Amino acid sequence: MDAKKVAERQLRLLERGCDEIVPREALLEKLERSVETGRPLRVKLGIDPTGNAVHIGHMVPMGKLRQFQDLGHMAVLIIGDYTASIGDPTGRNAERPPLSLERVRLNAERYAEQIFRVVDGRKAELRWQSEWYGSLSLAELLGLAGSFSLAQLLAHETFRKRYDDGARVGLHELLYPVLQAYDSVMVGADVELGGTDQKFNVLAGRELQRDRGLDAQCAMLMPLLPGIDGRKMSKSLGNDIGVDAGPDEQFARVMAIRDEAMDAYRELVLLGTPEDSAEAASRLAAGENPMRLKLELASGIVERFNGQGSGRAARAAWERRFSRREAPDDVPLYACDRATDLRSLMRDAGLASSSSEAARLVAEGAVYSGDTRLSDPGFRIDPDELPEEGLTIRVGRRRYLRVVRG
RNA sequence: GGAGAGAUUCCCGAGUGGUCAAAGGGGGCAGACUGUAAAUCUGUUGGCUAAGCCUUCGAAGGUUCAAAUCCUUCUCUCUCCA
Repeated sequence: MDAKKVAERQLRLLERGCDEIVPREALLEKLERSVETGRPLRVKLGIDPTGNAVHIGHMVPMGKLRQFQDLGHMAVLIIGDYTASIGDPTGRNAERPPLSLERVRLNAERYAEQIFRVVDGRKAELRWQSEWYGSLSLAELLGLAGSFSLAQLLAHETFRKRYDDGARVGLHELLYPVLQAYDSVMVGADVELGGTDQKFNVLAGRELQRDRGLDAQCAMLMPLLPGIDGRKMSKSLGNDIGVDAGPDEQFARVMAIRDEAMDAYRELVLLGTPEDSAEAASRLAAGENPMRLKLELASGIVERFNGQGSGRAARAAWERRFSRREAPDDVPLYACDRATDLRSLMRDAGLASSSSEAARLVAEGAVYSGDTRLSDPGFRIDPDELPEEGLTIRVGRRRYLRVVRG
């Protein structure tokens, strides 16, 4: 079998859903060499455990990594315990508050569980930056920093813009791309995956490797997955869909994405083929309700992260809740042990962040008990007068609570 | 080290003594509409033991009947010069 042909076939699969491969030719060569020598490519992907949850946007490059693994290549996951404490400046207009290493460690454990729902743990190396940064000397750091120039770093839009706007740019932030680049040197990456916003950082790694006389890695950049509001998916924007959100919540949030984003989700999250996209397009052209397509999409996504059968159950729950507007089966219970008024109860039960907000929601007509809209925030609730089955309170479309005697 | 500018509610940003819980925009939340979404329209967006009270305009003091607004000190940021 011709190595070149095999490599080409691999590349065709791998470049699906990619925004850019820099440079594509070099990747093809690497693949070819790998086929010839039987040495798997080392495919690097860094994660900064800045929060405690991974969203499905993070999983886009993870899915790609899995494809590499399925072709026999080696996944090298870098836990960015040092870079996380800086905070990736990319796309930021302000510094991030520093994160303690301990916090990062905790986050990383949660991340790993979620990531390995997609990535094959048996063909993966999990590396911590602290392996090499924990003992990096100042002399080494200086040498490293000297590999880059200010002008080079200011070419990064995020730095330049903030600098031009007169915003503060911390010196440590300038080091972010440098550290990420050095990771590639340390793990001997052949390919680095990332979102399109990672282009600068990944290319920095390429350059540093070349500087050190190593074979330069290729960059494989994936489009950024839009969140439910159409902007880039991000936890801090609150538009994310958590891998760990639970099937019902995940389903509901996928249903909330914009119609225009469906293609991206199908291709990037479900790794759909061009045929899948064509089929969806023709169904829409035939006048089918986009909601039906979205239901299938949501079902598929839930299955991907929660296992067989979870999609159908989540769909049933969603239809009951949103199409028929019935209360879900598992309405959280709140035990009420003393007489109180509605707004305080809503706050204590977590339906509102403050009693003032609760009062506002009531005034806005968002609060129902059964089919009755509640209009008095001072409405008395006495546990002794509650019906046996409790009192069900609904706030907006989705938040339910059953108040029971407690 | 010197000179100047600045810090306002989730974000941007107006506000130079009372009419300021603070314009306007963004974002969020809610209501209507709908296909769930988008778009559009409307309302809302500090807290509380709620028609009253309390706390907020970088921090701490001060002046005043009254301070986001005036004074003092401090902290932080930016720009230019060195």
